[in-house]
Amino acid sequence: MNIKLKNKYDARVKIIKAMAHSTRLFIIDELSKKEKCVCELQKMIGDDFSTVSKHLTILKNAGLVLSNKRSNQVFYKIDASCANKIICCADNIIKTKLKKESKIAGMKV
Amino acid sequence: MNIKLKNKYDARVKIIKAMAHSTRLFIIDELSKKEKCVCELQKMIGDDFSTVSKHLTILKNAGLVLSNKRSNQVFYKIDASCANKIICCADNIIKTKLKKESKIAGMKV
DNA sequence: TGACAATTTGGTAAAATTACCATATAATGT
DNA sequence: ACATTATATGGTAATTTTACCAAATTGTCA
Repeated sequence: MNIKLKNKYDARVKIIKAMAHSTRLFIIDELSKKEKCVCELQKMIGDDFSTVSKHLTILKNAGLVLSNKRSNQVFYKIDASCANKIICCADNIIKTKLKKESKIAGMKV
Repeated sequence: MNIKLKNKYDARVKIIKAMAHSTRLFIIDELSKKEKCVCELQKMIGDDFSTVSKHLTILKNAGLVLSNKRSNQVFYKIDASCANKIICCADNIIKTKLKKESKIAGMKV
């Protein structure tokens, strides 16, 4: 594979990897509803503060969220509405697969 | 987080993780163009046969591709057109990020 | 049947990811 | 200046992912 093509895939992988964790998908869902500070997210998630902070850094580096410091709190919000489309696509794939599996289960063998 | 919600995120993560590898994104691109057998993909990718086969298994388990054995070859094709939409969304995020970065770079500091 | 080609599976070492703890940094109030 | 609150960063052990090799499986053909 040539370098240019490799770079294209690496850039895509970076975005997709940033979403490949249940906590980060949860954060995306929550921030899609409304901007939130780290402490709010931490309370909802229950993980260590540092863990939540690191997840947010990964999302930010991928260009999926934006941060905004106000007073001594950092507020995060969704930067890419496309993130929701990705989740929606994933849900469609899940639905399709379930439908297919239930069809097989319901069939007379 | 309650169990039902956790399951929803795990299902999404499974799909997204399946796409979170440059080789697998390459495979999705190639199979989107045209059905291919493992040996064709292996030639293009250059990795060990077993490695390519395992990537294909991951994509198949996620419901992203379908396999079809004909004679002694196994042909794979795209099962979820949605996979391409996910890639397209990732590309949009990349584009947006590049635009933003070039704007910053072009600015007088 | 036996040899060969295509693919999958099992084992394993190396690399990447994750979650916690401890510590550092930044902003606020006293 | 000092204590407090909110967040980020560094270190590290546990887990997961990856890529190769070797071996097993499946189908074809002589």
